[in-house]
Amino acid sequence: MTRKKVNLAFIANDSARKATFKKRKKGLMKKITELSTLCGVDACAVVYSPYQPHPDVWPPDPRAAQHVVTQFKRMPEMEQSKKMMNQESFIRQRITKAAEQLKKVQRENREKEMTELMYKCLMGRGGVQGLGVGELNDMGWLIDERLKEISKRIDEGLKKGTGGAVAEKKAEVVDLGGGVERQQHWPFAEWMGSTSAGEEIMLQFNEGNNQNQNHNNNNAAVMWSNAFFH
Amino acid sequence: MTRKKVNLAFIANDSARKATFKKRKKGLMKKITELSTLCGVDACAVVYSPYQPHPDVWPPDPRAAQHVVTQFKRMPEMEQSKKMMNQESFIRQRITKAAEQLKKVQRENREKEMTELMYKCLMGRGGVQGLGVGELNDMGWLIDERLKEISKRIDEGLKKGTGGAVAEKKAEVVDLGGGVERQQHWPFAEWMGSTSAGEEIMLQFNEGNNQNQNHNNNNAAVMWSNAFFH
DNA sequence: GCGTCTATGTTTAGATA
DNA sequence: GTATCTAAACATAGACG
Repeated sequence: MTRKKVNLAFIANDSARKATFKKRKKGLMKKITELSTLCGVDACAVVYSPYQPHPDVWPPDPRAAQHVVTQFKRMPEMEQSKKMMNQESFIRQRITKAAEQLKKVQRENREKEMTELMYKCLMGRGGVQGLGVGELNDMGWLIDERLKEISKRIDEGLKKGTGGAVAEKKAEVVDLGGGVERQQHWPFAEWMGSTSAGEEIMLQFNEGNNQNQNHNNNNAAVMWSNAFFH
Repeated sequence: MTRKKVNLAFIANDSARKATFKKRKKGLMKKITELSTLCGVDACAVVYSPYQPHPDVWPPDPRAAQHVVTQFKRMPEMEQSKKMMNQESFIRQRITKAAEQLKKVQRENREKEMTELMYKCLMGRGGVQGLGVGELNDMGWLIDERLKEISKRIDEGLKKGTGGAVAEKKAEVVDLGGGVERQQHWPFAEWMGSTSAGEEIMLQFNEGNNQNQNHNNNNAAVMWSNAFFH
C-alpha cells in the first residue's frame, strides 16, 4: 500500500509531520514561483516554521517585487524631457518623490518586521510553556545582534531620524546575573514609540558567559537580513 | 487532446493567463491552508493580482497568526501570582511589556503597508505606461479614503503620536483642474518621515466631479483593512 | 534523522457548454 | 467572460535503504 486519501487534520506523529511539512513547503514554494512566472504577478509566501529559528520567506528576495516601482521611478524624467510641465507630469513628479519617501518607510518597516518576527519566533519556539532561561538568553543575543547593527548604522552617519535621539537615551539595565556588566542601549523602544503612560521600556540581557559574545554571532542576523529584503 | 506539459514562462494570451491565474491562485490558497492545518504552522501568502485593485492575502485574517503572542501575554501573571519575583519572571514581565509595544508598532506598520500596497497596486495596474489621468484619479480617491479614516481616528481622540502634529500641518495643493477646491492634508508625508533635505511632500488630488466624492467610497478601504489584519 | 522511489491522490490545461 | 468536465501532468504518502 502506498497512499491513502489525506486526512485534513493536524498530523499527530512528530516525524511524519515534519516530513510532510518539508515536502509540502517545497511544493508550495514551487507553486508560488510558477504562479509568478506564468501570470507575471508578484506573489510571496511566509511560513513560520517550527523547525527553523527564522520564518521561511518566498521568494527569497521579495524586494524583487518592487520592480514596478523602480520602473515607474524612471518614467517621469522621460516625460519631463519634453519640457511639457503640465499638471499630469507635475503629479507624476510628485508621485515619484512620494515613492522615494515610500522606500524609506519600507526600510523602516523591514526593521520593525524583523523585530516582530524575532519575538514571534522565539516565543513560538518549543511552545509557550517551554520558554525558559535558554530561550531568554537566545533572545538576549539576538537582540544584541540587532543592537550592534543599529549602533553601526548610527556610527556610519545615518544620524537623522530616530537614530541620533536613540544614541543619547539612557538604558535601564537588567542584569541576568554573573558576567561582565555591559552598558548598552535599547533602541527598539524608540521604534515602538513610548507607552501610553509615557514610560520608557529599555532592556538589557546579560549572559553569565558573555566574554566571547562578540564572536560567531553574525550568522543568524545575516540570515534574517537576507530573508527580509536585504 | 487534453493537456500538454506546462511551459514555465509568461502566458502571452491574456484570457488564458487570467484563467490560469484564477485556477492556480485557488490551488495555492488551498495548499497554504493544508500546510497550516496538517503541520500546525502559521503560513501566509500575498498575491498582487492585476485583476483586482487589492492584493489577495491568505489566510483572509492573518492576525490569527498572532495567537502565540496572545497566549504568551497571559502567562507572566500566573508566574507572578506566586510572588516569585526572581530575575526570570522579571524579564518575562519586561518582555510582555515589549510585546505590548510591539502590537502598537504592528498597528503602525499595517498603516504603512497599506500605503505601500496602495502605491504598488495602482502603479502596477495596467502596466507602467498606462498610468494616465484615470489612474491618477483612482489614486486620488484611494488616498482620500485613507485620509478620511485617519482624520476620523484623530477626531476620536487618538491624538498621541503623529496624529496631532499632522492635523496642524498645512498642505501643498495640486489642483487637477476644474471642480470645487477642497483643502485637505497629507498625513502620509508624516509617516514617511521628512526628506533628507528636510523638504515636506504634500499632495492633493482634486477631481473634476468631486461633489459626491463622500458617497460610496468605503468599500475599498474596508476591504483593505480586512485584508490586513483588522 | 535524511534522500529516493513509486503508486496513487490531487491539480489543472484544454475543451466544451 | 464563467462553470463544468476529463485525462494528463503533477505532487506527495508511505515504504525503504
